Amino acid sequence: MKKALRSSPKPVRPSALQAESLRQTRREHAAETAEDYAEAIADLAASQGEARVVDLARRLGVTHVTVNRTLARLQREGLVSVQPYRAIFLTPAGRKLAEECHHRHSVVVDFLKSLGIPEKTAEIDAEGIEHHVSPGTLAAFAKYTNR
Amino acid sequence: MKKALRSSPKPVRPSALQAESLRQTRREHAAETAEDYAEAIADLAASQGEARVVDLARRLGVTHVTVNRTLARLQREGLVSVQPYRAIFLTPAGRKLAEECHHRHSVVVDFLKSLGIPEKTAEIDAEGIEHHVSPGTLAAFAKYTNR
DNA sequence: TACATAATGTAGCTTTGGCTACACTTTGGC
DNA sequence: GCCAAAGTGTAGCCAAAGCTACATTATGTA
Ligand SMILES: [Mn+2]
Ligand SMILES: [Mn+2]
Ligand SMILES: [Mn+2]
Ligand SMILES: [Mn+2]
Repeated sequence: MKKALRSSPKPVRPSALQAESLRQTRREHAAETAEDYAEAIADLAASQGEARVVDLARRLGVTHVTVNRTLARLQREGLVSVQPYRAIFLTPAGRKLAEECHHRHSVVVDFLKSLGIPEKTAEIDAEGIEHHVSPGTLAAFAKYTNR
Repeated sequence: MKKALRSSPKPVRPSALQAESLRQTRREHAAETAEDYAEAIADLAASQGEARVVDLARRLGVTHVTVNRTLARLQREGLVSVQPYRAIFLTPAGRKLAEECHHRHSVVVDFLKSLGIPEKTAEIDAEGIEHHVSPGTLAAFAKYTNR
């Protein structure tokens, strides 16, 4: 029913490509929490010796309740191992994820700084951008930084 | 209680900055749906003459049910005006948002392409990155593209 | 004009990830 | 060794965004 009212000039972007791009973005968002948690846990383990719920909450800018529920999910997914009133540990899979994320984070931050963006802004923007950078784009960023 | 087990060498990143960066990222995610919808509605209005629920669903890669519920929220927030079985219209605020988003999207895509990233990858990555680019970073992207 | 079908709307479910309020456990300092 | 305070856990609330299944409305065509 209802055909195009006028001769649809230029489909600004093909619907199928945009739909696929948005689906990809949503997949990235679903993985994002796990990535930030893994990175934060590894960071804390390195700098404090261990990661506690309260440290994570401070680091991630959420309450300890949110941290607890998210850790339960990450344990279900095999990324962390938690026991009541104990420090939080990454599984091998969690450690691998943390390393990849830390690397990606560094590449993005360094790239933004090499464009002349101030450190603090680079840190803030990178925290969001890092999850949406495909391998090819990451490589292009790294190449530009070390040009 | 529990003090640092060892002499906490280097806090890889200050907790306060990371927490603030993550809060900013979450704020951006909360605004993201509105931005993509506004842009898609404006696009459809321009290319088809009007935006219908079914077109949006195809464009956004979700079911028409999701589109309906999201439109109800966007109407609550004063960005769109919807009436049962009618085309969807942007309010002045919605049009303004759509223009800004369309501009940001173009700048990010052009920037990625100017780094040598293939068009399709640029489109996919931009769909996520665009929501995490601060004004300063956007300006740096634009400047690099037209260097 | 009738009506099959496309479009639209709604009910009700799920997961994620925020929160407050309150309860329980650990632990450092006295 | 006690015990207050810090840390941790849990119950239960909320909103966003996804879905399926089904009901209702509009409309192009026969
Ligand atoms: Mn991040
Ligand atoms: Mn990060
Ligand atoms: Mn987008
Ligand atoms: Mn994002």
